[in-house]
Amino acid sequence: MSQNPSRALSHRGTLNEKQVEAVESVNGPVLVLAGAGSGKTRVITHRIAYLIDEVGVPPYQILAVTFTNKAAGEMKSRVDALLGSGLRPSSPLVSTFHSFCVRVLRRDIEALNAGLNRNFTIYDDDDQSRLVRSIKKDLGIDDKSLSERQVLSPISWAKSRGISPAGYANQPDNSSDRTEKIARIYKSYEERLKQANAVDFDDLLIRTVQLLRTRPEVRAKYHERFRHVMIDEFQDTNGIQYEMARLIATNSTEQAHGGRWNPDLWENRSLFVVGDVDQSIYSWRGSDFNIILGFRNDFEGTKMIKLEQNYRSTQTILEAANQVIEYNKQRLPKTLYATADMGQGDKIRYYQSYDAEGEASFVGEKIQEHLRRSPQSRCVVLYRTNFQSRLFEESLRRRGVPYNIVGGFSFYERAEVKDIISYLKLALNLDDDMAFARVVNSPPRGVGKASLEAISRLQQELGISMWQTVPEAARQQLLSPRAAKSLREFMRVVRSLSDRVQAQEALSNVVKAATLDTGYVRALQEEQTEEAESRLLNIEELVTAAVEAEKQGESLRDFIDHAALVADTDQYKADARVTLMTMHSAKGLEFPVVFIVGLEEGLFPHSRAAGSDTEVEEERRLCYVAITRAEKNLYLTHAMKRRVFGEEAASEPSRFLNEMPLELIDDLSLGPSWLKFRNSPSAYGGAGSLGMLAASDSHRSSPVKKTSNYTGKTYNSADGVREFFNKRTSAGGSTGPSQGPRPSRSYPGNKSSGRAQTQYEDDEFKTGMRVRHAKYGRGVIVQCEGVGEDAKLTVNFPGFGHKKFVAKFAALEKS
DNA sequence: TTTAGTACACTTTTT
DNA sequence: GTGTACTAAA
Repeated sequence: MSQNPSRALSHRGTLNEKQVEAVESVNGPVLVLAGAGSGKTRVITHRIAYLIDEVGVPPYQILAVTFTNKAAGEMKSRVDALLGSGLRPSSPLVSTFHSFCVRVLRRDIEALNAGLNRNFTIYDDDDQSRLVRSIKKDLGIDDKSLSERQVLSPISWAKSRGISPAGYANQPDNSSDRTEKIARIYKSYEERLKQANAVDFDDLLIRTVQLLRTRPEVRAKYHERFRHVMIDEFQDTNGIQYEMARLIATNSTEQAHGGRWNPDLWENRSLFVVGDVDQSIYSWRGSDFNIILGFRNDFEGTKMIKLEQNYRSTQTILEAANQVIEYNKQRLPKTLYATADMGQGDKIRYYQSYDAEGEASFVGEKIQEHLRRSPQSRCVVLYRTNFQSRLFEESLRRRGVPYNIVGGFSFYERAEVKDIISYLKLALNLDDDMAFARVVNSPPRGVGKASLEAISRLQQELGISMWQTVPEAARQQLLSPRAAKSLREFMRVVRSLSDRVQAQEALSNVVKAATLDTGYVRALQEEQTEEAESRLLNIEELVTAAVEAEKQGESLRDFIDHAALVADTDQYKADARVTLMTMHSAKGLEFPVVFIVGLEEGLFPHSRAAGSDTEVEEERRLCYVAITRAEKNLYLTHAMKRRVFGEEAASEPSRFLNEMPLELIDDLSLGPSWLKFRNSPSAYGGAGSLGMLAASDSHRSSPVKKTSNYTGKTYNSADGVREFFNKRTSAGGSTGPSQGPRPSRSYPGNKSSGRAQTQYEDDEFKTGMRVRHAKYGRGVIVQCEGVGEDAKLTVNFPGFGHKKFVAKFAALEKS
């Protein structure tokens, strides 16, 4: 059966004993506990190749599930590489849980009789929020303390546990007003989804499990087909995903035991799961690492294999990771062993900066250094929350270092892209209310709030979709003549799009039609602004993506599903020299040089986690994940103060820093840092975190260490420190844009500070005064703090909003 | 109805 | 600092 024995068995030469054992465990339940960097993906990909080439399993019988699209893509290409390019009758299915569900539901959802048909729309985050917003309005719930998020997360919680709206309202311990409101929104939310023939992300999983549980013939179909199910990152599985896997693998609806050991069941069949308890970082999203702990009980006869040999990192990095994770109580003991030839490696480098700008500037400089020394090395900056990315972007841009950023808003989240996609979604499913509401008036065609409210009111009465409501609203003369006319035209265009879809017209043609026939592109062209220009470019990019997808043989349906589920797949470019992303996104990746930034209490561990031990332990696991991404060099940084919501706040070093072994750390901070304090408290004069500010930073590009000048002088208040820096900057110490933290930083794009001196006149700026700015044009001073050249000015520029300046730095002209 | 301007709420982490 | 939601005027 073997098509290429020498290649198929090549893993025996390249994998270690344990890995080989895992690869060759062909049948039955298998649990692989794989530490970070222990070759987990290698094991899965080699096993797929082994099953196909050596055991003779037809590829289509193999299902490999990953947690992210990134991982799925990676695995696919690695499997392809292993299998070679020879033609095969089929390929293994490598997909995320969610896209697997879409696949199943697009085929079989109608068997559920749940009022949904296979043309269902997927509502993403944004759609969900809009829906909740609209429901709150309908129900007259005007509660500011109930944000969309605060409603959606309990709804998701309840849905995933099979709790109905009524059940949610009747929870034993909860009878508050708030719960009652959420229950009402929940109820309406579900109705509106059904009305729109739509499902949310949770539904994808829930409906699939429902289908497999209640429809034996459907279950049998998938059970027969997927004889080898593999799950990566198993520690991140939630109860529903686990049940799905169990149903497919065992064809049994019995809960606790996917099987008492039954040799017949496991003949030519396996359930192969790979995970690491220490890397469980998604419990906030319902994942439960107890599942991995309980796996052996659920599946009698489970073969368990531990991979502890790490191939990724230096001894130093592993020691740090091992020590930090030891602080967790909830875990299985496990130690990562370094590979001898990785060596001890460099020490971990630590840097304490005065503020967040200084941190970013340090990181930018070090990255530049690394790239100069070895242009091929890849660097990554890992932060806890997305909002931290901005400063690093600025710092890199200033240095002309190209970078790649993952997360934040993706291409598919841009308004214009979402608009075009909404047209397409609407063409596919005319009942998609969120798509309808989104595009009915973009470009503006005179269908405003009043018309929409009229439609919405009637819709509630009739209990049908908006699309279906419009003709009735027109009949009842609820619409202004203008709106009615516009709506007729709008519906004609959408219907013609829909016809194109029905007629199976080429994907790229339909997408082009959605940009042109709708008047969307024309409206943007007429705007003649820079912004409209960039939107047009994005739309062009979307059309290109459609052409590309068409070449791949995708249908419009595939294309749209992709947009809903794969929001950031393309964002991570494996060959990018510099990448910025959250620690969460970094799971599964590795980099020669890693910067973990913002190691501050309240930020990391995040303040929301501070209250509970389990949550702090999850943060610590996240820290462990972050550390173990590093192959050779690891940098840890934190800032003594940073702006949160525009307000400055002092911060303390993260507890995780304390948990790392001192002897592995090399302190690069200028002046007395917290680390030196930790080392020998007597060497450190200051009291409290602000006392250290003299350590400063606004670190210099020249290696001259001036810190000795400042030791012994401590600044115990933020003002004192500010004064200190102001003195220094005016003394001409400024050599770079990041020099000297300015109390009120001017806009980053402001390049005029060099000319500031000449622009500044003795006359005072005052509130209400009209000024002109090189970049923003005319504006009005709305706030004026302080006097003279140090005064902080808040200026409102029409079109740009409020900008803050320090009088002497800002090139402001009176006008 | 639209748009411009102002007030304000917001920051975990993601399919 | 930023994006969004509400409001006042065109």
